Amino acid sequence: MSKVDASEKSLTGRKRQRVTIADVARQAGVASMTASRALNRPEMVSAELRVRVLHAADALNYIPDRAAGGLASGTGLVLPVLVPTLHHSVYVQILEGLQERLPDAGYQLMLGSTEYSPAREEQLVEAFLGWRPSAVVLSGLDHTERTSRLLRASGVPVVEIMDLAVEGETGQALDLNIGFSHTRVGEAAATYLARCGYRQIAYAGTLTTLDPRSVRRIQGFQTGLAQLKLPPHLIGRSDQPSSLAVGRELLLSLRRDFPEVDAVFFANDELAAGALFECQRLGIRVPDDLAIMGFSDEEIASHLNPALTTVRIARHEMGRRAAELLLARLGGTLNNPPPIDMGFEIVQRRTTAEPQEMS
Amino acid sequence: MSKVDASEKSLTGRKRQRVTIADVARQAGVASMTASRALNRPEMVSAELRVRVLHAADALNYIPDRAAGGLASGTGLVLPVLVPTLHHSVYVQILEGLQERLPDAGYQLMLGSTEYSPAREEQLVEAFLGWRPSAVVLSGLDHTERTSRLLRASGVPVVEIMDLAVEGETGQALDLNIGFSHTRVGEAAATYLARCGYRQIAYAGTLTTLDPRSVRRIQGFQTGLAQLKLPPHLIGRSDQPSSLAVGRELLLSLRRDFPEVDAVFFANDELAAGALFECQRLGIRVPDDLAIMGFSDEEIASHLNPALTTVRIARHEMGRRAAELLLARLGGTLNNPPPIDMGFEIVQRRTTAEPQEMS
DNA sequence: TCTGCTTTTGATAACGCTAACATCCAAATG
DNA sequence: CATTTGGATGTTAGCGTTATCAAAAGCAGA
Repeated sequence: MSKVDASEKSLTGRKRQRVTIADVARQAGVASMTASRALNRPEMVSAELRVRVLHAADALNYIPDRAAGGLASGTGLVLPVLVPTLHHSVYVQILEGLQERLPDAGYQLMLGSTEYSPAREEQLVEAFLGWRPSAVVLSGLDHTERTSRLLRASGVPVVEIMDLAVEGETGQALDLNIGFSHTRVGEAAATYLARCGYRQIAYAGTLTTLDPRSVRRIQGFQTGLAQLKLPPHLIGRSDQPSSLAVGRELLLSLRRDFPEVDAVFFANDELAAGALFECQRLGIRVPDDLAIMGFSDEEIASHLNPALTTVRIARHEMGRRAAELLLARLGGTLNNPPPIDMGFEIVQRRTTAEPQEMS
Repeated sequence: MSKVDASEKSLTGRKRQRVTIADVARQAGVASMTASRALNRPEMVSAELRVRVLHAADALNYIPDRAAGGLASGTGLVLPVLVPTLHHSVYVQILEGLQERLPDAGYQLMLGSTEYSPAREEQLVEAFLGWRPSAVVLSGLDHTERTSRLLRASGVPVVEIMDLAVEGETGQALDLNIGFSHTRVGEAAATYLARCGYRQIAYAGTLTTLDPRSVRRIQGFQTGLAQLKLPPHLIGRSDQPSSLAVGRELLLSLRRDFPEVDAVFFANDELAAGALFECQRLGIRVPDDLAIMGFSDEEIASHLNPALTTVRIARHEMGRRAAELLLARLGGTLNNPPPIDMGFEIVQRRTTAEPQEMS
């Protein structure tokens, strides 16, 4: 009763005394350093004191101030993760993969979505660096000059996911890197569709984003077509983010502008699904009249009628391994590992014809 | 070759040196307090100094330490948001609504997903409170006793979303509340399906979660059926989270266990979509053989063939208004507003028959 | 020129915590 | 029995920032 808390008014009371570790220590009859140890390094403290301190902390509803702790110890256990969007389940699943191990290791994930804008990424990186992050997770390899500079200057470990640093194709990774080559995905898709017998093959996506990863997928796709001496077709809408509705629109403009096209590779499964719905509505037979291929193998792909041929990437796994990489780096047991290629896999379903062996 | 630290003769340790505001001040030839002001309250400082300080800060890649700032000022501009999952686009869109205004006001959103577990929610609340949050956003009104206690003790403003505190139906809101009544949604769905002429109406969901909001939706649904003297049917799977695949399984067990059922209200659109895909596969005609109704009106609902009848809730709007509520509370211009009912709306599409006027 | 203001700038002391070192005390050693 | 030893506890000194108030500088009007 030494301390009289006059303002017991709960939620509206402006002035409220925070419970500090000193309060806990006083209550337990020890020095605050001892209380700190009892809470953070229990093994360094006698069993009896440990109990007393824990008890006092609980009784007082003590919650350690992480700002103060971080400031004093120099270690902020914050881990920002920047993704382009949460709209695609790809990124949600990557997050889940990351969540699997990081929070248990004491790290607090902070989420930011860049909406595919490098400028917004820069803002977010700047904001997050203020939290003394232990590391930063970024999506993709392409950042503004300032983003890279800030990150480099901060000396914070970085993992770039969802893209793969390849000599001559992409920029260099800032630090750690795990992902897959979008160029190769594009090439593989072109080759695959050609093997299925298609000759007028199109790429369809929302060019809006100018997302460098899509761009590289397109380039790979065009390279693939060129090697097979097939003509490239490209359609896109530039004014909206990806959605089922845009998928439908893309299908319509495709039929209008390139009626000769017999197969389409969409930038993602959502667009592909939208297109497929539109085909159902219009009575276009898939794959007989038109073949459709998606990208990323979201859950819906296997449930559509007919089921969608697409490209599977190991998102959850990628998140998990990114987390492991980080923990290893933070633990000091990692120097300069090369980029890790998670690869990808074409999942053959019913929206494309059976592929033939190439002679 | 890295830059050698030749500055202070600190004997041991201090190796990685952060750029502090003192460095910036020195470079600009002012006191650190002035530098702080130039950065945070530019209007309190002469134009000339402002420029000099900003310039120095930029040249040094200065990033203010938010932990130190928060500690000194007592104001952590952190805003934790706890959602049950990111798997449902509902929560993603709520997040977008929140993002719309909060970051610009300087608040840093911290995301946590509880996976529908109150225990995990408690953990997260405890972890987040350590960051001196300005406020906390929670999903739903049901929390562990300790969660409520910690929040109340902390004096932090709280907004509970996605549920509505109603006398006699739910618990009281901790502080601010904006959402809709799940009980009423259940009732409305039952009444609606009855008006469409169905008499053997089932509810299907993943009981796994024991999510109190679903439970209340079920209760409302049963109340609605009881008032109409219709028999209740209930099916659920208890071992997995919701997914398209589970939707298909639910449909199968429904046909097996309750073949007489002529209409189903699903716990969400994802399950309903899965069921619809399974109907397509099995040749079950919707709505002639079986009517299907979803919940939450995700994008896919309007694109399915036939388009899905469902219940629309204003997620984005809810996020936006939650943010406004918070800002008002934080600005001090808000005392004890009553829970805000965002309502809901049944969206009639093609998976149910045309409703008739009730006599 | 000087007095009484209003800016603008600076020095100092927290904020809550923990690293690093200092001290203490019981058990173990000679 | 004195003395070493090592684990348990306490003391001190920051961590990087901002609140607060004191000091200085500008700027009228007398």
